[in-house]
This record gives sequence, C-alpha cells and structure tokens, in this order.
Amino acid sequence: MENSNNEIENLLVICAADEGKLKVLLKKREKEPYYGYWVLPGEFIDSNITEEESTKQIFNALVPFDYTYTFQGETFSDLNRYEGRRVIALTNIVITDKQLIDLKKEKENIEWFDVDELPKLGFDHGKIIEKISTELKYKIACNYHDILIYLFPSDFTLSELQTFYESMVGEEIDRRNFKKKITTLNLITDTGVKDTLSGGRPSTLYKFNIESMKGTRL
Amino acid sequence: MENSNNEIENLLVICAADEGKLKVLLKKREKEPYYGYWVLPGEFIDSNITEEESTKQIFNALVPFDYTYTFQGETFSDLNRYEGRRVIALTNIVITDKQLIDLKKEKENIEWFDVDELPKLGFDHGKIIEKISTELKYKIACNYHDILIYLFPSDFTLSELQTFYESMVGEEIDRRNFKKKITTLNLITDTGVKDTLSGGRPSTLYKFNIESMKGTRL
DNA sequence: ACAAAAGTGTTGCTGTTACACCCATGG
DNA sequence: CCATGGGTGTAACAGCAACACTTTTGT
Repeated sequence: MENSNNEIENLLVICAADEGKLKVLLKKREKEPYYGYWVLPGEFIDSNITEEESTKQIFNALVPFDYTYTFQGETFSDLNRYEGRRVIALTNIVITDKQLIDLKKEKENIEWFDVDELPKLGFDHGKIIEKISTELKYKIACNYHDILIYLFPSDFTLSELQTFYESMVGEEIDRRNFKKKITTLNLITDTGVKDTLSGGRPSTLYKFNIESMKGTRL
Repeated sequence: MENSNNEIENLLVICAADEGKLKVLLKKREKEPYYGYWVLPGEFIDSNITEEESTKQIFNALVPFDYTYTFQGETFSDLNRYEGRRVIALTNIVITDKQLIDLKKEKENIEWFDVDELPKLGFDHGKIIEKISTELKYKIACNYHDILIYLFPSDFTLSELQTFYESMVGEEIDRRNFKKKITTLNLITDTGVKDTLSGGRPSTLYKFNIESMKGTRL
C-alpha cells in the first residue's frame, strides 16, 4: 500500500507544579460528544501543519503567552478511541508555571486539576493522562532534573520542592537528607529572599542553577 | 476542524544483541524512491488496522515466527520527511533474538547492522534509528532490566552480557564489580553448562531469573 | 609451556540513611 | 507564650570503585 488515510489529533498535557502536586490543565468541552466533560486541550491536524506549530496554536488559544518547554509523549491509536473511529492522538507535554496561567485566567472553561484527583474525563483522556503522568514521574525519579527547572522557574522554598518531589517518587524523604542531596549536586542557590507567607519561621527562597542541571541524567 | 487527512506509516526498529553490540534489522529497498538503500521495515497503515496488528504483520513478512516483546517509540512528523510529503511515522521497537532470525534467513534483502555502524539509509531513517537507539541506551542504563531478558533469552556468558552493557552505557566496568552487581541483585542463575567456544578457559553460561527482574526499575 | 579468556576477594571511599533539637516568626 | 514551620550535624551502614593473581582450556 502506498497511501493511507487517517485522522490525527494533537493533545496537550499542560503541566505545572503547585502545592507540591503535579497539576494538569483541562478544558470543559463545549460540544457533543462529551459535552460538559473535561478533556485535554487539542485539535485535529492536517498534513500542512507541524506538530510544533499545532502545539503552540493550541496553547495560545488558551493563554496569550508562550511556554518554555515541551516534549513529545506517547501516541494513542486504539481503533475505537474516538467515538468508534480510529483517530490517532499525538500527545505533547507542555511544562509551564501555574502562576502565569492563573494571572491571565479570564476564561471560565479551563481549570487546573491534580493528576491524582481528576474529574470525569471525555474520550480516553483519563487513560492518556494516567500513562503520561506515570512516565513523567519516572523521568523525575530517574533524575532528569531538567524538567524541574521548568516546573519551578521562579523562586521556591525547599519544602515546596520536596513535597513535589515526594509526590513524584511516591515516598517520604528526611528534610536534612533532601537538602544535602541537592546541595551536594549544586542544583540550587539561595536567592537571599525570604518567604513569610507560611505559618512559622520564614523560609529561604531558592532558584535552580541552570548550568549545573543540563544533562544531569542519572 | 472536525476532520483531518493524513498518511501514516508504522516503522519497526527490530533489535537484537550480538557480539556485545546492539543490532538493528534493515531491509534493502526494492523500489523508488531510495531504491537499493537500506530502510527500516514498515508499512502504510489505514484506519482499520491496529498498531499491534500492523507490527506483527510487518515482522511476519520478514520471518515466520513471533517476537516476544515490543513497545512504542517516538513518533516522527516532520512536514517533508517522506519525499516532500508529511507522512507521520509511528515507530515500534521489537526486541528479538538474533539467532532465531539468522536460522531462517533465506532472504537476501534483509540484514543486521550494528547501530553504531549503519549503511546509507533512505528517508530520515538514520535520524530515527539514532533517536531510538539513544532512548534504548538510556533505558538500559537506567536499569530497566526487563529489556535484557528479551535481548538475552537463551544462555549467555557474563562477558557477552558485560560487553553489551558497556556498549550501552558507554563506559568500561571491572569484571569483578560487574558480576558482584548482578549477582547481588539476583538477576542471573548458573545453568551448569559451560561454553568452550572461546579461546581460553570455558565460561559459565547463565540465564536470567525472570522473577527477580520484573519491575526492577532503578 | 604458552597464549587466551575466565574466575575470584579485600580494602578504602563515597553516598545514603537514620535520627532530634533549636530558631524565627505570627497570633 | 504558644503554635507553626524552618533550619541544622553526626554517626552507622551500604553500595561502589579500585585493584592483580590464579585457573582452565586449546595449541
């Protein structure tokens, strides 16, 4: 066979870290099928648009600025995954900063959800998010530190980072040992600023040392 | 947009371990474009065949038995990757045993190549193999031991395994330390059989302990 | 007897775990 | 002054790296 004919969609899994949890941005669907359900933002693509352009386009339809980091996820191709038809879903993971999106969130039909506490999802998007978040957790657990830079672009406290890290690897870590680990690896720098928003003693705000993190793969 | 129209192909990266190296099975192309070049075996797919069926079909067109392990690789979608058209390439990595395929190789137009010493390849298949073999190397380096079971299904010597492992992680390891590592993890069992084919003292043949390896991810 | 490859143990080092008390702030 | 959360050091242990000589076979 020298030709074929398929429908393709590009789905975005837009991720951010907040309150020590991995969040994903979902959109409330405005038409049938699955009217009113939550789904991953996406669009059908045709053979004249690149995956990257499509990703940017979907993202910009939600918020008016650019993301900093994206990479391809698994492709889903079950025969009946889209209303009985086989629409192949490419997925792209977009890492962004939750605060940025919150600032400009005038739209009522998009919302962040904790990946472990999802609402009712349309199509097979529940399965997709589950697979991709598992993959992300493995990557972070396997010390692909690069991803953390994008999840924590601005200053953060050690507790924030630790809580997030713990939820990714699924186990608790001693505070002192955690600090030792990342300071030994030279991953963070004290910004000199303190955060007084928490209940007790103000916590130091850190930022990542971008140089030390490039290619720090286990 | 609620419909789209795309050409899709499924490409197989069929892998085996031999002489301590990662090998990939290529096919000599029998028509234009790229007549006579080496390419990944594959086929165009349509919306009525599953990815798994297609993978099996492509594999069986080359050899008359089944593979034991397969998983999805990256998807390639550059606008002009297929003769100026955008044909989206799904990839599937198939892990098999080189000896099996050698036994039945009556075909002249398929051949194993070392992933680091490839011939002239058609289309963008060089780039595809490079990306996927890098990914595979990372997985093996990150202790996804499962893959090794399928690359070494039959008895093997420690040197064989070590040479292969070294070429995957890109560094040399002390023989004693390597043995210590995998015996501590309980990964292998002495089969009692010796291999007298090498030059010197006969080497012990081992097999993997399948039970100990399930989910041994870092 | 020699060449080729396999087999084996010990020591130091380094990174990891376990663990508890004091400090700075707000109410 | 009390509640809340943040900050810090040390000692035992485990896993990892470095290292060289002996054994078994074929020729």
